[in-house]
Amino acid sequence: MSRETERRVGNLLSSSQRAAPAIDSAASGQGDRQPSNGLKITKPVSTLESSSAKEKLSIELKQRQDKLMASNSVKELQSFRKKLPAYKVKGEFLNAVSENQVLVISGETGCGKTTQLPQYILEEEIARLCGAHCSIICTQPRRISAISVAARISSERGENLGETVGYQIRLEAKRSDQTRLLFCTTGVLLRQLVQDPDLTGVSHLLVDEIHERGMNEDFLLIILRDLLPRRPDLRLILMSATINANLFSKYFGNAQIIHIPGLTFPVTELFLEDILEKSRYKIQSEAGSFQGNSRRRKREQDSKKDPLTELFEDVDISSEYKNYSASTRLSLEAWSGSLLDLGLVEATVEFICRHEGDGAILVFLTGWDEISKLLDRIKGNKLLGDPSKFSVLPLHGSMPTINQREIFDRPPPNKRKIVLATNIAESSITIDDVVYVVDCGKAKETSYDALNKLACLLPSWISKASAHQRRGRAGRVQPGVCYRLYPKIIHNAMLQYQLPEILRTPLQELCLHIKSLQLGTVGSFLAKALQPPDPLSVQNAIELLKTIGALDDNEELTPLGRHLCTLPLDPNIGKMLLLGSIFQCLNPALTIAAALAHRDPFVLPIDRKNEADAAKRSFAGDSCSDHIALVKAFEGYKEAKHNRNERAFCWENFLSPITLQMMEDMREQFLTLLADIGFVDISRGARAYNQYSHDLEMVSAILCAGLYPNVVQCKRRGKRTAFYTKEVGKVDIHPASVNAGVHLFPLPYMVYSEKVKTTSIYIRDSTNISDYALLLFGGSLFPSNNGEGIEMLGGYLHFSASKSVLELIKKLRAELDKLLWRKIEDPSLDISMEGKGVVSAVVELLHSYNLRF
DNA sequence: GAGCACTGC
Repeated sequence: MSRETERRVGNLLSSSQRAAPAIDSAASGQGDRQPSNGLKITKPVSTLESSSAKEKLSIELKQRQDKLMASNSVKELQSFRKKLPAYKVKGEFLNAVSENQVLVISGETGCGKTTQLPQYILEEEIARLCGAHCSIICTQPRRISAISVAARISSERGENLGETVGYQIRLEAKRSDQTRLLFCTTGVLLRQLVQDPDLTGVSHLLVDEIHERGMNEDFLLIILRDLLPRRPDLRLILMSATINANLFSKYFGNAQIIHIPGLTFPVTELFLEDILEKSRYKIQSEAGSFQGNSRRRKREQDSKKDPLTELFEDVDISSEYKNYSASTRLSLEAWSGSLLDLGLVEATVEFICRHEGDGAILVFLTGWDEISKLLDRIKGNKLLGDPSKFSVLPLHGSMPTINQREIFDRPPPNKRKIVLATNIAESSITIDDVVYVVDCGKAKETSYDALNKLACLLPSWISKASAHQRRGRAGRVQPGVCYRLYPKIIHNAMLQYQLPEILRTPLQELCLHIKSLQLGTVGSFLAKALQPPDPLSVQNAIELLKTIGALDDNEELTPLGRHLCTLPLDPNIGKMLLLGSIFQCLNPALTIAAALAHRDPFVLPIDRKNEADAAKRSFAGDSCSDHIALVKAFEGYKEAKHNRNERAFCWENFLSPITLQMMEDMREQFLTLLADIGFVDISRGARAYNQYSHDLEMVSAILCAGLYPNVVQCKRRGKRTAFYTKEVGKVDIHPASVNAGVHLFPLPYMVYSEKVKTTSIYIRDSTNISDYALLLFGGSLFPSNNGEGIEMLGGYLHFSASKSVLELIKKLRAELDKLLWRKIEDPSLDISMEGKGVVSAVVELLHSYNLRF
């Protein structure tokens, strides 16, 4: 820091001390406020609605239902509905609902449990003149299913969507006062529980797809089990695939189970050994890895193999497969459980095309790389490479093809559709005309390493439940065939179910949610889960919440923590957003929050990835920041939209218009929520909160404030830079980051939003920041042991400077913390007046970086 | 030098 900067910062700081009055903690009270806007799912029992008015409404509902049922179009659909397996249990089901508080339904895809059961309850309630009193909610894990099921039921009833049957998902609802059956995502219901912990007025709650064991669903089940005694009139119906219905029944005190058989076509199953026998494909061993019968030796070379692969390597091929040909046995000897043989996938697809009947082929692969490589192989294949006969389509969450109609459309006659997909096609996307499934048996799966506080994304064997689901994708329109590219022995040894999400993810957001619902201590609450998470994961989450100031030492919510509860965001990102609104960087903070919470708007086309890379880098300019690239891309999109050419803009810049639209809506939601908790006064207009929105140093500082303790040190190693974190040591910049391949950085630190272990430990998106940003907006400062500097992050980061500079920084930091604390306790505080000196001093210091210490 | 999938008043 130059003398001049030191003097100016010092002056600004002392002027602020004069302006700032002493802290008055009694001025608060804001922290207890609950947000008030938004649609309510549950209706408080209104004292105004007289019972006679309700009776009248019930009669009206019945008359209307009777009339609809009599119409021809509905009658036609009725006969279809009666063919569904669910119809056979209708009486038993309704009876069980009236006699039990909790009921578990197990049923296979196609049995009609999702579309019929909620509808039976609705019809029954209306028919017995209880229509006005009933409020049925059915949760779905995915937005798309909430919409499509609600639409399906409305049409079966001959009504418009949003009348008696509606849906509500984040940022989108179709419902009315008449709505008696509402489909919503599990997340929407969880948010609703914050305001209405007893689900007042809800008569029936159906929770669908609980076998998927998503975090939201597992969380909801704990809450519901505690709620049932308080709401003896509430009926709870849990819907699951057949596979583990017993588990849920047990969790709810041996609740009654009703099973519904499925209605899909039979799917023949072939395993690797059968496929090798039929196709005559020869698996080559990995080059030079072993000779003769030394599979064990191969195993010793690689100790990191998974247990299933090891299990197969212990099998004596010659005796186990004595009825198979010698060629098949040799191939099985050479087969590797850890590497996918793309030649085998190609040969299998070719075999189907040569020998099987018509119908689309769906290939399940693990990721982008495999899809891309297989696509290349197929294009080069003599038979399959003919585009007049085969239409080969990649399907991946971040590929632009995701929205193409071609995926769903039936191809013209004499043309076969081949879809190369990740497990997005397992439940999110349904392609009806699939007759053949090729299953590689693996999927990328997140896991959480609590010891190293590290999220991982690694390919692993799928569960039997997933394998079953994949197979089912072949039987939607006619009998199908499932080609499993792994031995039956492996299939038999697969886990029954995938590990529940609650055991595979960091828990900070969940912990915050538990606190906001006042469910007691996090540890004791989570101990009640179907499968409680590792206490170390819980401890990590709580420690993080303490580090960022959301929880105090007693594990109670701080004022900051209470604000963060109202934002549907990861706590770090929520903090970044709050600080952005305080420090006049509202627009970039909103954009970054939306992108990080939803998904990256940059798409990754299979054939133009270098151009896509360049487009992203040009948005970043020389900011050394992926977050700035997001902000600039969004600004460009908004401008293009203003000029009505956003589609072209998105296409040229490799952006997803759907993601950007979603981000736009989410920004609006965040803005409303910020207004609700008093951080933004919408009547003052956007300009009042964006003074520093184009100030790179300020935006970086806000990112630092939010993302801390996600910090890496940039250390010069010759001509390159290496990156180090406190927990895991050396990390790499993710190759998709604008900071990848940059050898030297102007500033000494990076903050990042996500660190994930895949082929290496990568920080996915990063922003280069100065030590001033870190000193002012990072963690608490402590004097060094030797008394000559400042430390942060438990001594991992060390700063040294002249005594006067250190004193000045400490003083400025103390003032800044005081100001922030007051603002967070009382969001109505006008920081532009009260904190003028401190803020100016902060700005001055952040801008002085090029003058160096 | 690499990008499973979801979700939120």
